[in-house]
Amino acid sequence: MWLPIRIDEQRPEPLYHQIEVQLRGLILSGQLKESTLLPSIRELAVSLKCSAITVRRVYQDLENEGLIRTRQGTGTFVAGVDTIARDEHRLERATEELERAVAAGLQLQCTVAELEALFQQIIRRKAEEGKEGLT
Amino acid sequence: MWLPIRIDEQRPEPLYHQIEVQLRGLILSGQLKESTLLPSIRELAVSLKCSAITVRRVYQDLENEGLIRTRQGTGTFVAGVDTIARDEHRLERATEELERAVAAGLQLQCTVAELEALFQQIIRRKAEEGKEGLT
DNA sequence: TATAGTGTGTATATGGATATACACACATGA
DNA sequence: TCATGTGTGTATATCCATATACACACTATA
Repeated sequence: MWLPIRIDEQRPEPLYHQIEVQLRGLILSGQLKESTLLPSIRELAVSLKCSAITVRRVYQDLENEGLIRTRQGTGTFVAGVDTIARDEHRLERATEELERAVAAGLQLQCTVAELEALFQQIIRRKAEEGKEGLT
Repeated sequence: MWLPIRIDEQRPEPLYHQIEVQLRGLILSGQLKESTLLPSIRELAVSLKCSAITVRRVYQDLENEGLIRTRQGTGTFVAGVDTIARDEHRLERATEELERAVAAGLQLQCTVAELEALFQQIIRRKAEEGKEGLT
């Protein structure tokens, strides 16, 4: 079992939080369906090059949110997700991230036109990368 | 002396880093000119509702980068900035932030169209807020 | 020109959060 | 049953943020 999660050692944001945000996204966006068996704590730890305890914390937090269900000795599974909650989460999160980026850009004295140009350039490139890089 | 810096207690990112990024931006974007006297450690700490030691760390880091110069008993001043370095920093930082946001949005299964719509909506609103809120 | 007062940056110690390694308990299947 | 894989609990090291006490530089004033 492999998950499309990337962590960035350089960022000052804690590891467990980076992983949480992305795994939560995978579940709420429907890419991980109900009852799917997630990778074991250790397996995911190796894959992400971090410790098992950090992954354990992520699973624990998401279980407290009701997003996953864990059974000792067996493994960790994706729980059912309220269908309505999905689209809300998607747009809320995306809006949050974009707002942060725009605010940072404006504070750096970028003009609206500059930001629009950068955004167009970036989204074109990312979209292309997405089509190719599904290996 | 007041600085347009905002910190978000909710974010898992360390306080000192939030402050560093924004103050570095103010200097490199030219909003704070060479030889400007920055607020004292204590004054800025009160204004940001954090401890003086945290602000001290920010000043120390930025001094190590050569962006500011500090003299005990006197205060902390903005150092000279390579004019060429300014525009590079602005665009690099803005690109970084936008890339992160777009990547997050795509991972959340947002379509390119959705992201473009969100971006337009956000930047219009922020731009309006900026015009008014210069009080 | 002394000197006391105020403002400045600096150093040390404590509490909490983060990340890790290691040893333990449970569940499944040969 | 027992071997292997799973999650779980305890102890340790490091980083983040703070409070407190200290050392230095300017300045008013006698």
